[in-house]
Amino acid sequence: MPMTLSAARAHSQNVFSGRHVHLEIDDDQRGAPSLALYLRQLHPSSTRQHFGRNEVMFQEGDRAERVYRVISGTVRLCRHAANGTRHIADFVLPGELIGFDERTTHPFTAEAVTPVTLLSYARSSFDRLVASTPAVRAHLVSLLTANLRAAEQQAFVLGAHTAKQRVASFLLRLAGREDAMAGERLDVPMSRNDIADYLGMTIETVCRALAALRDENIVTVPNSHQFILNDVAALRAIAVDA
Amino acid sequence: MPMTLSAARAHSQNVFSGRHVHLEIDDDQRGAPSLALYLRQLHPSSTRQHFGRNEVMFQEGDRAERVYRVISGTVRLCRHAANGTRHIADFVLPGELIGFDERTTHPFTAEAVTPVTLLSYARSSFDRLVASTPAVRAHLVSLLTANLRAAEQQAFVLGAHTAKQRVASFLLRLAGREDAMAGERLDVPMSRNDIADYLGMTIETVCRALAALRDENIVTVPNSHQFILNDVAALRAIAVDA
DNA sequence: CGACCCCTTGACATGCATCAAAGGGAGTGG
DNA sequence: CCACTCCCTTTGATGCATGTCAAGGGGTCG
Repeated sequence: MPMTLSAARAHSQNVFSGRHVHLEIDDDQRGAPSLALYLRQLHPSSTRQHFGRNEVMFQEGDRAERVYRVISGTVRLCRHAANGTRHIADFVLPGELIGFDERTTHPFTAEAVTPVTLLSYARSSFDRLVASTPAVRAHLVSLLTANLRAAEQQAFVLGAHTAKQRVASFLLRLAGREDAMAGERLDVPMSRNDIADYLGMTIETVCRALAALRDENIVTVPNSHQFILNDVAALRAIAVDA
Repeated sequence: MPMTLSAARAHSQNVFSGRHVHLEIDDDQRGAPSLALYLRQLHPSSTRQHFGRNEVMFQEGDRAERVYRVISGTVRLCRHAANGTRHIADFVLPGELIGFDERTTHPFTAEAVTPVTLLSYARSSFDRLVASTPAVRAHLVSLLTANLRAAEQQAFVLGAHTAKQRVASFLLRLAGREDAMAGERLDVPMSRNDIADYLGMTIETVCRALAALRDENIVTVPNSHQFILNDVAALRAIAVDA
């Protein structure tokens, strides 16, 4: 999938021309490659939105009236506990959908990690497309299953792994989702704070775990938002099977 | 749903006559109440199995060739990490399905927490039923969504909560799934070890958290497998919003 | 009655959180 | 072009929640 790869790379380097919109056609990383084609049918009634860094797209509990597709940038889905702590359930990368499952209210708040461009569709027209197109239904079930697997995996990592293992898992997962190869620069758009809240630890512990990996030459950190994975095998060994 | 309640109670008291099979018709706690009715169509080709305590029903990685329905008893779905630690992803209670999602291999090992009776259907006939019945599809999507929500919730609990909070969440969830009321005896079929592996902590920490709740008169522990929730509000306050 | 298993409690150890302070890097104004 | 400031990251010092190790208790089954 060379096209997908180049799409990921374009994102890595923050090169977003007006033309990159076309990437959405085939860069869906979780489902089969043609879901985006069906979504194009909704294009006439879709809305394009931009959000600046840390801007809130919708809040936990809001009615889920639209389905969103991330065109560029990174989104975080998070919940805020009563004691003020924040938990990040997932990051959403370009090409992925938000709010496509059948919940009437959003279970998470969605915020822009980086500047974000979204395409959104009214729930009603989206549902009509789903009802009329078996292939779309199949895609959505696949997506739902993939999300379930990811959530189960995340629970596993949070429940049974140490700080270093969690960070290793996180890097491997991010590399997988961005189609980044070993030795390449891996884009890490989220802050240390975001990573900490995603992995259930503190900023400081994230830093220390990264420092440990760096000192072992497993990763190189040219700057705080780009990593190079020198030894993926070692990362996998640390992450065990996550 | 008094019938469902009595089903739960029958389970609580380990009273399983041959007749309780009829309960499966309406006690599905996660989907709409009529999914079991459709499954009855598969009854002729279904298989009934019994498993003793701690017996393995299938292993992580096995091909998913059958769909299971728990008739009685409690099942645990778990993974074993390379370092020997065990993580329990979920417990499956009577009336619930296992292996209905579209994965070719089982992501978890399934073991009997208590003596278990299962009904199972060949994947092929199950898929045929799904393909031919839109209502079943809708039910399964609901189940999938509910499972996703549960997994997200579990990740939240594991990532952002203390030992006491996790135990409180666990008790509330169990009470909710068994339709147990405050003041009633809540059946806790799983061992402290199971609870620990489900909540990402050790047996001892589970015991201490329970002891703390007991000392505050929030729960009473008549015996190690039955609890009485004296103060559900206090439990909720401890669990925050889990 | 004894043996086994699980649960419970205590004493100690440790990984991670917390508190504190010192480095960068990017944008801004001089 | 440099200096300033702000924010994020990194590292160090200390404390606490939970893990680990150990011993005793209670129920169940043979």
